[in-house]
Amino acid sequence: MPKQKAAKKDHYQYSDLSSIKKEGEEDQYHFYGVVIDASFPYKGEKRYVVTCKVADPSSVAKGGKLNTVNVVFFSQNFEDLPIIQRVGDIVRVHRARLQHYNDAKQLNVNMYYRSSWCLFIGNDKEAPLEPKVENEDGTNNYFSYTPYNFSGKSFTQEGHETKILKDLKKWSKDYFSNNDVVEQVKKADIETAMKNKTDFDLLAKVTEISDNDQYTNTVSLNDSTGQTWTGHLFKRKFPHLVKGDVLRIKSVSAKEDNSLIFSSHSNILKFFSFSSIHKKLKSSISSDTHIKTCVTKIDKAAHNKMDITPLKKLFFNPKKSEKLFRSQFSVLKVDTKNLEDYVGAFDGKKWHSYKGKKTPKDAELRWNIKLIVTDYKNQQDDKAYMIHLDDNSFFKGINPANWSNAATKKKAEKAFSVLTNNKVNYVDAILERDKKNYHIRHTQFK
DNA sequence: TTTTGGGG
Repeated sequence: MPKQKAAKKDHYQYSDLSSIKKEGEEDQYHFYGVVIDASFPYKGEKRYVVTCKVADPSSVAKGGKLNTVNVVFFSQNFEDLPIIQRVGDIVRVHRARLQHYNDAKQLNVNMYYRSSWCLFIGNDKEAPLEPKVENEDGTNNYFSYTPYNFSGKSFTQEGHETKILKDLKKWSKDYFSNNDVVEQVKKADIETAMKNKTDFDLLAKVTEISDNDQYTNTVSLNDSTGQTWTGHLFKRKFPHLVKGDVLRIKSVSAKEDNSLIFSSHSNILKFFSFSSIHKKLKSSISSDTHIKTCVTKIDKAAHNKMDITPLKKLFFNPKKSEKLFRSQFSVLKVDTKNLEDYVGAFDGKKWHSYKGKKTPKDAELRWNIKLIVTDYKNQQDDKAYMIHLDDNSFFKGINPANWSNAATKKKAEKAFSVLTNNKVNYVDAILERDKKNYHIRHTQFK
């Protein structure tokens, strides 16, 4: 049990968010707010930072719109910052200072000075996500008025705060039931962000979670714009995800194959079940799994037991003692535009372009393809790499020797459209190193 | 004990 000291010296007057106006050295504010949004604690150049948005009944504008207030926590340690992973939880702050940033009201909470925070659950019927305090005796409603997390070793609480919490929860339950609160995500915004390689947000449903190892798992998601995504996550950073959950994913980027890249500030937030946004996402987003399909098969059982090497390692720091490696990647495209050029004539030493008829004697018609790929197993790596495909046994039933045959080309066209459908499919392959190049070997397209 | 970073 944490020590609950009776506040002797200080008496805290909590301000309505809209009443906080005076910006000055000696002005400090205490407030309660309902969390609308939050980043994960991340490291800046000098400080650890959490940014979040809060609201209270005074934040509701005349038309019903919510004027949220930005709260920024600064500290010297990661541990002093709140981990907030649910929209609707309640935060209490002591000794914040007001500062405007880009015309927006911002309350700064300096943990290395004298500020402090407490987190309360926003709904008495739903358990806290990561309580710092255990409800040891299992008392009903233990966390109704007791913070589930707080900065420092103890927290202070006065009698009148029970009413503040009760009123705030009543208001937020009503407001969240009737308003989406969280902004809709536009497909065009995602597209722009992906093009510019900047961050975007998602509203999504978890369709699949699979374990990778002790520390990570892979989630498959369907989002509110009809797209599907995959993400490799640290279990310790996001311990609460369950198949079927609906979520706000704050500030991620993505590769062309719709695999998400999480930064240190990226966060995943849940909603309370009473909120309208929760109900809408639950019913409107499909629960069908679109986990990526592996479109290849490794020929030999022994190769199937090989570890999967990140492409980055192959291209920048390969094990010189090895010739064969195993990697998993999505094919972004084929380097050559025309299907005509997919086959070349190889005379044992060099390639000749295949013109349909005139090929050198003794030359063999072979795939001569460069695949542009991105790592699937290691999604943090957003680089594109080139992998050679020149093994005629890769596509069963499509023989480049019959390249003049229209039916063969038709088959090839179909196979390549599956191979390059990178949002849905990936490749698991054995790669052979030849100097700085890698060639697919001992692998078959299914 | 402070001016950090803030959609990072």
